[in-house]
Amino acid sequence: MSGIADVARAAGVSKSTASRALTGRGYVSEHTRSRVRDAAERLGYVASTNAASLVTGRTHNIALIVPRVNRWYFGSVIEGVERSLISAGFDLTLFVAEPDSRDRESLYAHFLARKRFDGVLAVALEPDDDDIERLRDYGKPFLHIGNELPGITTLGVDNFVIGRMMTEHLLTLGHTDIAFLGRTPPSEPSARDVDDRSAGYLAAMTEAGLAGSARLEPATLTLPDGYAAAASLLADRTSRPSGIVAACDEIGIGTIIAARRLGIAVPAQLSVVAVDGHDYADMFTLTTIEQDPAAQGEEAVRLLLEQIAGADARPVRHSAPARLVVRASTAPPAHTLAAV
Amino acid sequence: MSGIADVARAAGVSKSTASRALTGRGYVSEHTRSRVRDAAERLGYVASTNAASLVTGRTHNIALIVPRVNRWYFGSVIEGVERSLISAGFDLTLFVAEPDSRDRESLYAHFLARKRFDGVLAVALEPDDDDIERLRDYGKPFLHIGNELPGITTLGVDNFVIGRMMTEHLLTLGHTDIAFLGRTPPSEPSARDVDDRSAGYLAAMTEAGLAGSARLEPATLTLPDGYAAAASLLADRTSRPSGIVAACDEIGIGTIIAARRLGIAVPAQLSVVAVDGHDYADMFTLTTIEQDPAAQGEEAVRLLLEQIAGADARPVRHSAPARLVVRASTAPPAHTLAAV
DNA sequence: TTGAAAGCGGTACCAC
DNA sequence: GTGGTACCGCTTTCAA
Repeated sequence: MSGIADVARAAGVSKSTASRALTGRGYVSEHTRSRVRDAAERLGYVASTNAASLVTGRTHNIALIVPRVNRWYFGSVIEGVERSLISAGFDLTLFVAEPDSRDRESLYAHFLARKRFDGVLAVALEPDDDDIERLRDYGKPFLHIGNELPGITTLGVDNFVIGRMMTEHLLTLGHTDIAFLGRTPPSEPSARDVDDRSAGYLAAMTEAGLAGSARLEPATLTLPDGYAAAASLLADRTSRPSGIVAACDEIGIGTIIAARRLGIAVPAQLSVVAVDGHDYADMFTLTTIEQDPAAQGEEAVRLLLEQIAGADARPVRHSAPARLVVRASTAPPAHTLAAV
Repeated sequence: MSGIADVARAAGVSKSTASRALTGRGYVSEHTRSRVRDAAERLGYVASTNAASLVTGRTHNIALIVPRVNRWYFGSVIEGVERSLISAGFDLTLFVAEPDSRDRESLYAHFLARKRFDGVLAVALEPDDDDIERLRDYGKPFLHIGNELPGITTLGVDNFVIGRMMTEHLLTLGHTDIAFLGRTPPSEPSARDVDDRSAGYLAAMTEAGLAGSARLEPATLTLPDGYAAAASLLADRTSRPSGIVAACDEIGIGTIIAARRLGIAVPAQLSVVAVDGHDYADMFTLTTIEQDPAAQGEEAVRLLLEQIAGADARPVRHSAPARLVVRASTAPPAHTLAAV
């Protein structure tokens, strides 16, 4: 394990010259530079980031805070972030902690306080999250992937618009009895993204003069729970809606599976629209509003690195794209067809 | 941002005494210790890990290398690792790189070479992976989560035994026409764990005198691909097996879905057994060999931290538990029932 | 264009 | 039990 002193000696120059040659900061003659480079190569020299950080204050390391790993959305974001970080020469330190959990507390008290990173990326923060202020006050570049948050730079899809788009898709097809499936159950911490989606749904229903028949059914954002919730919602054929707006693809897929098991034909007797663009959506021919969380992760890294490099750091909202992909889980309602 | 010098001054002691009081190494009177602690608290002092690492050589950071994030098994491992790391006061640096990928190369050349960690955890390495030697030669504690590998400490389930258990479960129920679904397709890099599972299947079939009817059908380890492969395998009712051993739960679930769509009753007309203990297994009433990747991650951290603390580092194989959970996707084959 | 020397923020040795 | 001081490995003035 050779240090820069060894490299300098091997190249016949001083430590300072070696440092300049290797980092590219400061004047070094072309000839010297290449000699130093060769020596470094030969010795297998790799700079100690620790030592460098100690003096420069830069760590080439980003902290990423996610509530969970094992969920499609978060996993995709992590992959996107990691990918662009590594190609930028940065390390990724991962923290997993649900908002308001005990882990969260120690995270802020001990880990982030060490400031062993140049910037922070957080995913799916809630507006009332105490941590937001703390993160902002660390004074390091900080960016949120998820909904808009006051005072900080954020990146994400517009969930209100998405809720509305999903609903309007069904309305346009002629549905009038449309339920929203995936409202956060009372037992769970509230989630802003879901709330915004359901708000979009309600707005669209209201505009269509259907406020009276709007209903928000609870379910957590998982396939099994979506399945269970759909199964109980669809069990009673008299109250069954003709269209379901699902809070995410996992719920949408759970709904499709539940419908099949109950002998309800999709889309003939039931239309299902969801949002995400999950890997499984195509297999279940799910009509969905696709977003690209990996791309959001990459874009977030780009923006964060810009800030680290000194770009303007005023809080901005960056809107991530989302587009409707129509598959075979949505169609006009049965009575419409009958009328034709 | 106060340093230890500020703390020392505030407590009226020297830097060395402050350091001893705070780190707990060396003698300090109780009285002094508490005064220093108070001062540190008051000033919001947090030690710079960088500076400490520079002199101690310890970073309190672990590198975790996974091929993917967004798959149930890997995601669960990551969560387990993160959880126990954080409670041990360690940071997690995450690297995502498929074996033999280009990312992999830069990972070793640039990132791991910086040695900014006290140990390395790698998941799902292949035996012919060039990186294994490199990792071992870094001289840092190194542990593999996955199959056994020569010369290094590993932790994981015994996939051969699992393949055999799955098959024997079906054999015991009376099945004789059993296919293995999930052999690695030729287009994919070979995967040792899958190979071991299929080898266990073949061994069990051979022992039962059924080597002639054994077959290995290709599929990647994803639900959509398991679905597609099962759909084509099951389409021809004349050649359809009565039992399927799936290489993982995703494939098993895909198979169940395919069977339902083809109108094949599970388990009456088709038994499906798989392995993993995926979150969705229960919902699909899938009989499976459960393993606990999060627990494996936690255990791996425990072992690694022991090594870092100086424990014996001779390579050992740690076997992770796996147990058969019988649900409603397996039953005696139809002809058996008919005979009763 | 290059080199000497001062420190970044701690820890650890040694003498007191 | 405590303080002085060298030093971890690098970057960065400043002078030559």
